[in-house]
Amino acid sequence: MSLPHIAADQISLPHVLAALGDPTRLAIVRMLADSGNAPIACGGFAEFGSKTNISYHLAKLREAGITRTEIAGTSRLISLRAADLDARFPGLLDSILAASGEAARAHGPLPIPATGVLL
Amino acid sequence: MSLPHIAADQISLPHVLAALGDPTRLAIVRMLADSGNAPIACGGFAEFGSKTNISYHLAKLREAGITRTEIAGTSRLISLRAADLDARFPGLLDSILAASGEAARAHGPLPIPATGVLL
DNA sequence: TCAATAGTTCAATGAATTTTGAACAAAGGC
DNA sequence: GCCTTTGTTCAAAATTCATTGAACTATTGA
Repeated sequence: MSLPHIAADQISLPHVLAALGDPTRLAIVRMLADSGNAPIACGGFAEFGSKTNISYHLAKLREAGITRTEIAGTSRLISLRAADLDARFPGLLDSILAASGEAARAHGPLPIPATGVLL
Repeated sequence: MSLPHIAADQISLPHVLAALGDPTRLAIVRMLADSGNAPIACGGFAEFGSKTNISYHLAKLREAGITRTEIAGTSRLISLRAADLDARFPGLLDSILAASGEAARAHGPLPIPATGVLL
C-alpha cells in the first residue's frame, strides 16, 4: 500500500531545491540517506519536531518527489526516491548529501568504506 | 571595487538550496552560467522582473554566496562564484545547472565537448 | 551644472510557509 | 470491545518571503 506519488519525470528542480532548503527537511533526508536508504517510520524523525510538524514536512518531501511513503499497518514507512531522483537529476542528490556531510550515496545500499572514513 | 561577500567556507547548504529554490533566482543563475560565467549587469536580468525586484533577488543570491557583485561605475557586475561553490560543495552547482538544462559547467570557461554529450 | 542612467533602500502590502493544538481515523494488542 | 499507538487533517497564529512604488545615491555624459 502506498500514498500517491508524482511520476519521476514530473519532479521539478525548483520544488526539490526549495524542499531541501529547509533545515528540518534536509535533516530528514540526511537521516534517510544515513540509514542506507532503508525506510524509516515518521516516529523516527521525532527529534526534529512535533508529530504534526513532521507530518507537514514529510508531506512536502513527498509532494516534491523526494520521498516515497508506504503504508504499513498504522505506520508510514518513508524512504528516499534516490534512483528516481538520480535518473531525473543525475548527481544532484549525491552532491547534496555529500555537501551535507554525508556518507551514503544515491545508489547502492551501503558501500563499506575501505578505511572507515566519514561515518 | 566590490560589495561585501561571505567567505567561501561560510557558504551554507540550506541557504544555497533555498536561494536556488526560487524560480526567478534559478533563472538568473542559469543566465549567468549560460554566459560562460562572464559578468552580467543587473539590467541584463530585466526580463525576469522589475528593477527593484531583481535587486532583491540579486541580494539574496549574493548573501547566499552564490554570486559576486563588482561595482563598475554606475553598474553592478554580477558573476557566479562557481569555483568557490565547487570547492565548498563539489559537484553541486554542476548538477543543478545540468538539471536546469544547462550547457555551462562550474569550471572552465566553455569546455568543448568531445562528442557533443549533455547539450 | 543639469539631466539621464543604474541600482539601492524603505515601507507597505499581499502571499506563502511554518508552527501549534485540537480533533480525527485506522490499525493492533489486551 | 476498548485502549493505545501512529499518524493525518483542520483552523488559527506567527513568521517569513516576494512584489511594488516612491524616494534616494552615485556615476556618467551633454
